[in-house]
Amino acid sequence: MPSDRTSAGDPARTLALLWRDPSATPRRGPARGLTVDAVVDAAVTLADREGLAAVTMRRVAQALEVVPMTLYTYVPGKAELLDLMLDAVYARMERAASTGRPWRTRLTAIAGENRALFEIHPWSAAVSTLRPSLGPGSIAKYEHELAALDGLGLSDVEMDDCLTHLLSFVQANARAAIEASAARAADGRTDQQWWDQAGPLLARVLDPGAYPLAVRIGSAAGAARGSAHDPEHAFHFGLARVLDGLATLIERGGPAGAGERPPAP
Amino acid sequence: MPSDRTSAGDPARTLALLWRDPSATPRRGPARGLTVDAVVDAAVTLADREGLAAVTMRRVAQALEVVPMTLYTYVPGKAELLDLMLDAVYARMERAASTGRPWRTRLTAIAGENRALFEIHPWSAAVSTLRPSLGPGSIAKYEHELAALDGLGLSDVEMDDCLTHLLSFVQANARAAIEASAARAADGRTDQQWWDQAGPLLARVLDPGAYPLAVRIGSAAGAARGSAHDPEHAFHFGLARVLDGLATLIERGGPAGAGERPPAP
DNA sequence: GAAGTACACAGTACGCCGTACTGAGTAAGG
DNA sequence: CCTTACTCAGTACGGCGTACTGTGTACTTC
Repeated sequence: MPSDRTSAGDPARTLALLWRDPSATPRRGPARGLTVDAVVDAAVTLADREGLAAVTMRRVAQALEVVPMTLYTYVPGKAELLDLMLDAVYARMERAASTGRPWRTRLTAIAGENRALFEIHPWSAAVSTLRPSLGPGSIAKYEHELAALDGLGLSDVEMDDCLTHLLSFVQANARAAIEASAARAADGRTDQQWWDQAGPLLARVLDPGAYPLAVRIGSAAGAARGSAHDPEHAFHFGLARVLDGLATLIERGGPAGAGERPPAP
Repeated sequence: MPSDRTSAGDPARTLALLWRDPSATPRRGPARGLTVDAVVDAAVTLADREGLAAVTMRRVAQALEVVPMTLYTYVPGKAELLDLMLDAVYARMERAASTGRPWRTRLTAIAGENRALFEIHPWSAAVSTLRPSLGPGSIAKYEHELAALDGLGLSDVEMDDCLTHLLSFVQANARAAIEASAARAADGRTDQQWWDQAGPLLARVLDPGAYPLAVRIGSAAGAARGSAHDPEHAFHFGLARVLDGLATLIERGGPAGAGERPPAP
């Protein structure tokens, strides 16, 4: 089984774990040496420090000074552990109230909060959530983020669409940023060094007449940013485009600023 | 080392491989039983049929009726093999000429071509490209896609920004679609069955008063699509938003349709 | 043509992974 | 008190990428 997927097993067991259902903890036998939270915290700390690849059952167990198989009495498997890790960091996200401010400001804040999540916990952008985890953290996050889209005259389904679109952009951007910095870390080379090495080789093999746009735009973009991809710039550029794109939906049927109404009570 | 990363080693060797530099193939010793293309094709076929996780050096070797270590005389390692796989499918993408048509039509075509790529080769959306691969396939792809953005009055850097934004959206959407269908395949349950099982459990643990928006919007969105996430709908919704977002850049300083000029000679 | 060398390919081995299974000891329920 | 349910340790299995070793082949050079 690969290592970075969530939600493999029994939904009932997973939900009970996510919500820390006390009726799901055993009533007999020897006292437990750990808690689910301790396991999750250890895994999160490990992932923060050494990346998702370092989160193996063996390493988490080692951090807790316990034998690997012991973890399986707290958590059904690694997929569920990842579910719990995600929900834990969702729960701890900062959620600034932004009621009363313009919708662009509100959505910019949501984007920023999610971007901050991926900066603090880069691994969380890489986890693939097969089914939504539906833990207390993700529900609270969803509620908070929907509030930023409330009262804009959108239908229920459109609110979900817009939020999905915005978050999907932020996650894609974060993934690109993480991959770029992982590349820098993997080999010692900086982007500059890498290009200095690859550039001349590429020039020898690539016919500039055959790919005029690629050569011109590629080198212009590379020169403007000192590297092949600048996630910081891509974020601000992309967020502006996303908000403009949502604007045509939100401000339809009226001049800029229309459609804004007080949120439902 | 994890399994789904590209570009680990020497850029010179990788570039020579990508461009099939004949001076890089050995001149002495016994005749080679395989070719780089044969190895790459076997890997792509395997990935298409059984997913990226099935692409192991052992499985690829098995498909070629060869011992695993033999592959290492064709390819420095698995990361480079993934680079070659990506470039190969890029090279084979359909590239419909769309000069002369409106920019929205052109960009919709680009999005569609990339979406088709991810449908035919779902694994290609999951590969994380640490550095751009710069093979003949990806350069040709880049050139073709830039052509769709040429003549719109964008600066060189803006052309790259817009393309990155568009492709990033398509890839994010494809990843979501693939994850959703992987979830369906992983356990036998359909989305409906999963919700039938998880829904009541969630209702028991979740206070609807505490999360009014989440409950209302979540169930509205779920009901509208018969599942938690409908990638088909998200694609059309998202693409419309992306194009609207790019429009404010492309059509700035004039009415709709302005900014369009014939491409540079 | 002989010698030397560069190479292809097979095989074995190492250190990782997730986790199934076994067995010993412990604390609560009846 | 005894039975039962549990925790935790240990071992083991089948997978992974790939380093290393050995054998035989075909080209290059003399």
